[in-house]
This record gives sequence, C-alpha cells and structure tokens, in this order.
Amino acid sequence: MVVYALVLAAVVATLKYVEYRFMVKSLSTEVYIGVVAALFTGVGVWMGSKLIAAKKVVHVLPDPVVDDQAIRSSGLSARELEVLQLMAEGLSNQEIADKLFISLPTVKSHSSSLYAKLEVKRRTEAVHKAKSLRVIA
Amino acid sequence: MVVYALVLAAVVATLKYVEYRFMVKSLSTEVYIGVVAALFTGVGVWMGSKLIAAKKVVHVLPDPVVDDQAIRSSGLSARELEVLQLMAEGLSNQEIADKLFISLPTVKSHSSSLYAKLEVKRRTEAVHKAKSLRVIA
DNA sequence: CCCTGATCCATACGGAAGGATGATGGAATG
DNA sequence: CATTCCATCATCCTTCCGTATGGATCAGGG
Repeated sequence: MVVYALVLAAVVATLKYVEYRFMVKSLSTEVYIGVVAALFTGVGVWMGSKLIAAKKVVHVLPDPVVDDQAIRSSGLSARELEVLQLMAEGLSNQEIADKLFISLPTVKSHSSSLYAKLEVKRRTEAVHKAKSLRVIA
Repeated sequence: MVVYALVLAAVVATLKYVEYRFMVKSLSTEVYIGVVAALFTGVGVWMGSKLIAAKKVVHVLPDPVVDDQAIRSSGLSARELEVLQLMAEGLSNQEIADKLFISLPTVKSHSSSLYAKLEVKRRTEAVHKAKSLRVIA
C-alpha cells in the first residue's frame, strides 16, 4: 500500500511534468485520459499479478500433499498415522510390526482403531479415504 | 480485447459526463487524474486476475493423472486394470465381483495374475506400485 | 489347425486380516 | 488422586485374501 501510494505520486508528478511540456502541443483531454487509463491499467495488471500470484501459490501447493488440519480433525494418533502410512506403502501387518519394533497384535490394535476413526472396514478402504482426506500423501 | 475497448469507451464517456457536471465545482486536475488512475488500476487488477487465472489452471491440471504408455508397458489386460482400479478404491473382492458381474473366483484369478505382472504379493502393494507407475490415478 | 492369451468359473487350503475382549503401564488432564 | 487417552501385548474366532490346480470358451496369429 505504501509502495502503491509512492508509485501513484511519482506517476502523477511525471504526468504533470509531461502536461506542462506538451500541453502547448494541444493534447486533447480525451487523449490525456486515454494515456492515464492505459498506464494505470498496466499498473493494475502488474499489481494484480503480484498480489494474486502470492495467493495462487498457496492454493496450488497443497495439491498432492497432506493437510495438517485434516490430520488433526481426523482424530488419529501419531502411532495410528504411522501404521496408516506404512499400510499405504503396501506393507503387511507383520512388516509394519517389524519396522516399528512392536508386536503384530499391537499393529492390529492400531489398525482396528484407525479403521473406526476413519469409518472403514478394510485397509485398502482406509488408505483410499485417508488420501482423499489428505491425511497421507 | 473488444470488451476492454468497449469498457474504456464507456468509462471515458462517463468521465466526460461527470466532468461537464462537476467541473464547475472546481475539480482540480490532480483529483481528476487520481480518480482515473484508481479506477483503471482496479480495471487492471480485474483483467489481470482473469488472464492469469486462466494460465494458472493450465499449469496445475496435468499433475496426478495416468500415463497411457505406462499402462501399455505394464502388460495388464483391460479386465485386470478394471479390477486394479476398484481395488484402489478400497473395494473387497466380493464387491468387485458384484460390480463387474463376475464370480468371486474370477476376481481372484484376475488379481493373482495382475499381482504377478506387477511383481507384488498384496493388493495394497499392487495399488501403491500402480500409482507410482501412473497406471492408475 | 494348433497354440496362445484373455476371460470366465470351480474347489480347496494356508495364511493374513479383522473383530471381540481384556489387560497393563505411562502420560496428561482436571 | 481419579479419569482418560495412548501404546503395548495377548488370545480366540471369523472372515477375507492369495495361491494352487484345473477346466471351459473364444478370438487371433502362425
């Protein structure tokens, strides 16, 4: 905003200068308006690109990524989330147990509770829903 | 562009009208310029948002899609691909059988052969690999 | 005409997955 | 201090999954 004010002031000053130098050459008011309009349309496009670009990036980036808010609102615990991610990578319960250094029953326990929280009955279903909710990548 | 020209013409006309009505009230040239500048800055922002938005969309879309070449080189048959896609959506073998109007053993037959072609042993693994190969969305 | 691959189906078996239930210890919260 | 939640493990039981094996039909290519 400060920058915009400065730019506007500078442009106005420049126009005044131009006005004094070329007014004698009978620049009509219509042409004058046209110049100002074209100029500030350009300024507007430039500003818009700057402002909107910043917003666009925010909306574009979270496309194939996880959504922290979705994770929190899912109610899944940290451990359940770990199990879920390994499930999504195609690991069996036993492989998950080995990788996390816990027993197979514990993996089943985690998986059962995460199924309940995601309201699904199968692991493939859980993975699919978790991805659609952006809980996992 | 045509629209822009029309809008500009309309605005200029309006300004001329306003000018004739309020010029007598000693509107300074600086204020006049300011109004025109602010107005067309707005027009510029609007134009910019329209134009840039269109370009952004084009660059965002081609991200999480299937690769036809990958499908062909995977060696999967059309039926196997159908089963695979339904697997990825979290359906059970029985649900897949119902949806495709075939028997459960047939679904198992297809799944077994697609496991072999993808060189995996579990459905979650198959889904994961197929997605990484862009065989399915 | 035979062979191959795709699609379809069946039976049977072992193993993995999922559900039910219960138990323990730790950490956090009120 | 009691309660609650998380994480851990266990056992029993049921269902689902994956594999093996075998067979049927049909289309297309050699």
